[in-house]
Amino acid sequence: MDDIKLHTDEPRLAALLGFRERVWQLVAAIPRGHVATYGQIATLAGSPQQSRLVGRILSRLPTDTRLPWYRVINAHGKISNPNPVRQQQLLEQDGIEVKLYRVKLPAYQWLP
DNA sequence: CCTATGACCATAG
DNA sequence: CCTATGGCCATAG
Repeated sequence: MDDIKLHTDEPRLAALLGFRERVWQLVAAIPRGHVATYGQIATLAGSPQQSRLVGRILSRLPTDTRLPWYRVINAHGKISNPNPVRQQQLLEQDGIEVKLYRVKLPAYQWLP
């Protein structure tokens, strides 16, 4: 359901897809070993004020999604997920250092 | 169509 | 470090 399908070139795609689909696309593009913030994804998706919606969209992903949703954290570098233990484990599997549910953003933030 | 909801964010205290 | 507040607006129902 959250699989990304590119049928056309980028600009056209952005115009056709809704915000939610662009969020999926962007999250899928976060490289292993890096993180992005909700606000960053919202900005890249074209709506800088929609950080809240990014969290809401991620919260609705199916449990078996292959999207690396766990690479998205808040602007303070902290995990916002109500179940932070799993997210921390997944980040650590990526080789990211997490202390008390916090990540050093300057070291790990994705810069597209 | 109308409304409530948010895994946010910046700011203020 | 913490809590409180207002803004934001696509999405879900």
